[in-house]
Amino acid sequence: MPSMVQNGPRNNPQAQKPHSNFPNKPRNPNSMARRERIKRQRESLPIASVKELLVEEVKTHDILIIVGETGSGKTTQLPQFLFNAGFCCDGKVIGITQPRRVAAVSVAKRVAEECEVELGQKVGYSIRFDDKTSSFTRIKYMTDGLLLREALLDPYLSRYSVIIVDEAHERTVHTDVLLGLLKNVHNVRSNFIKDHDNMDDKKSNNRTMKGKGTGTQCTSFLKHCHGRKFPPLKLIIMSASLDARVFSDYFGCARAIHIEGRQHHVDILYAFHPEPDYLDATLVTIFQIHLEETPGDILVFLTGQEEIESVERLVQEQLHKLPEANRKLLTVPIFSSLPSEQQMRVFMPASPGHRKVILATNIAETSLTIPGIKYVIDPGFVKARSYDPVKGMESLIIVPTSKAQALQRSGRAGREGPGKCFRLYPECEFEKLEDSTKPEIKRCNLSNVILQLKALGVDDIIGFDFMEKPPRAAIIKSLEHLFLLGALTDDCKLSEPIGHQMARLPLDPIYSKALILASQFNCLEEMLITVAMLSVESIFYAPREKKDEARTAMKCFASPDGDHLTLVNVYRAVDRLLEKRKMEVVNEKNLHGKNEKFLRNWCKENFINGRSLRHACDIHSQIRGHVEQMGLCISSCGDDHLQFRRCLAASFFFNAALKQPEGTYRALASGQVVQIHPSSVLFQSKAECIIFNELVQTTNKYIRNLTRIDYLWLTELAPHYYAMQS
DNA sequence: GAGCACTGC
Repeated sequence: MPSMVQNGPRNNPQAQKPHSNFPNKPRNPNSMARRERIKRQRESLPIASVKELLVEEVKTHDILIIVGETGSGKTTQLPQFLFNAGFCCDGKVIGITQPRRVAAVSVAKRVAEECEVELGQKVGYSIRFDDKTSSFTRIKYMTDGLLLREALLDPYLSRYSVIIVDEAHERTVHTDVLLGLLKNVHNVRSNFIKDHDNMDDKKSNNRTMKGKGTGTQCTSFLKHCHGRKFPPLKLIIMSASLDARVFSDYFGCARAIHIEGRQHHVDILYAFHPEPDYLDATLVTIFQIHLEETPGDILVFLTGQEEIESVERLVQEQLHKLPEANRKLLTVPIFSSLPSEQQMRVFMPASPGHRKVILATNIAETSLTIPGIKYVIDPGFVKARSYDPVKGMESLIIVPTSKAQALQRSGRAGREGPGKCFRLYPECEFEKLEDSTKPEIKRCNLSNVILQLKALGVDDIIGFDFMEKPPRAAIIKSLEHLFLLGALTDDCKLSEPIGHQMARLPLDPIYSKALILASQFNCLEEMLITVAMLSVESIFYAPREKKDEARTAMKCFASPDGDHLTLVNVYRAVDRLLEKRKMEVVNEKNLHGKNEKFLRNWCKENFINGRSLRHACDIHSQIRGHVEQMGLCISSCGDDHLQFRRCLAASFFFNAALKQPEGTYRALASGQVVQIHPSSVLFQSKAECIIFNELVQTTNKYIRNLTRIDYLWLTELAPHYYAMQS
């Protein structure tokens, strides 16, 4: 930990004048007051008092771990400190990665305002479908996935002088892969300099590059520097929790420093005894707070939509049994598949004298911050996704939270003032929890990760220096899978052209393969729509109370062949609708805004999730662009659905299932008995042979997104897989 | 006849 000694202002000859090249915004009294306020806020942040010290640490250490508690200001301030200290000379960029899109956007906006520049000039952000950067951008916020994509085009990340990985403790797959990549890039870039500074140095270890100037080589996977000179990369890993050691160890005992946060005190209260029914305990606690505690809203963490809806019902029932005066309690559900308009309700204050109780999934843990929360109820459970590589099956199972997660949840009560957190389990149970949640990379399908690493030049996946190695079985299974898809050659290299084309597409590898095949089956139009629609959250939204209406609405789009063509039908209906509207209202003002509203209403009437649909449209146009660039032939099979279904069979042959006498299905690859998910249009039809996209274990082993195919197509179209089976 | 935490290219 650094001492908190303050250094005087430095006269740094390297320092650039802040935003000297960029137009300032016009000044008026309002904005003056706002600027004053922002200045005061910045100066009062805990990080402000250690500014010089931090800059000094970055100058003297190439890799730095910063543990900053909530509210320290690290995300917004550190990049500005570094910019002012001259880290952007020669046009170099400071890159800051975030696991989430909204965070990248909102932080960039804030920092642009603090710097008094227009967004996209000195300060910008870049996320998928939305790039607000320019050649002037020096502080660039982005998602970690986007930086990974950038690395495919620029393996040395040569435009960056500093890369800051924020929220590293969340350990998303992207963060973990990025850390491995950055460790390598850092080695290569600093060794390059060392090599030049000390050409006679014979003490080269296995990481030092050999050769001089051009033809430089290194044993890392980044093999060729092409004689270009790269300045060393400064790497800063920022984490919110106290697990600095794992990061420090991974980066060769890197220096770790701690910055105080600014969080109000939260009282943690535990249950005396284990609760056999945590939903019941939740209900009791809600009313206990409502009737006994001072004003302030309640945030309850539940595992899923079903729990949320049932607690909501129970609260309403109980409420009616109370005297009129005690009924001033408002329930607001929030979970990710809820349409945006309904999600917005959590941000609206309750009417005067009322208390709001927000029933939320994990979405409220990190993704969104709800104002006004004073009480948190944490039953201690979460629905977690895991992956069984042998069965090729995902599962969504309710498990206890980790300690870090419990801490994160309780912190939600202390954002605006002192709060209370009710953990519905005894304190001794807390001690038994895992310290942190298992990193995602250890519990997911690795096909995508491996394809990307291969494209980055990593030949030896098992030997790759992951911060935490995924299970060997998962790596091998995914390698096998990629090989079967034709993405890898016999010696496990990326194949040409298929493997390289697949790596270029920002899609699940199996979907990329489907696109490549579709150009041969003359149904690429249909397949583009299909993979875009399969890449988003469920397109159909059926609220419990309008189940029947929703089913009727879905029937208008249903195809007897299965869910894939049903999705195509929905997309085309939207296309036709907008096309027709374009003809009707040529001269209207604000057409875009009106179209938005028109589409929103249409979605509502047809029980379609507008957010998912928009997302699918964005993906569709992005992927279409890629596919055109690759020179694939975009044509439509028209009404010849046979071609399309055969193409699906050729692409998803790995996921085929056969009907069994008793009406269940047997997945051919693993032999497991599975059931059709009731949301499928084929739920009642019981086709003999089907291909599916997902196999997920919840209450049963369900297959989702199906199309009926002819069994004989499998041996015909995927002989390399089925010939050896039969 | 079920129900699906979250994020990302």
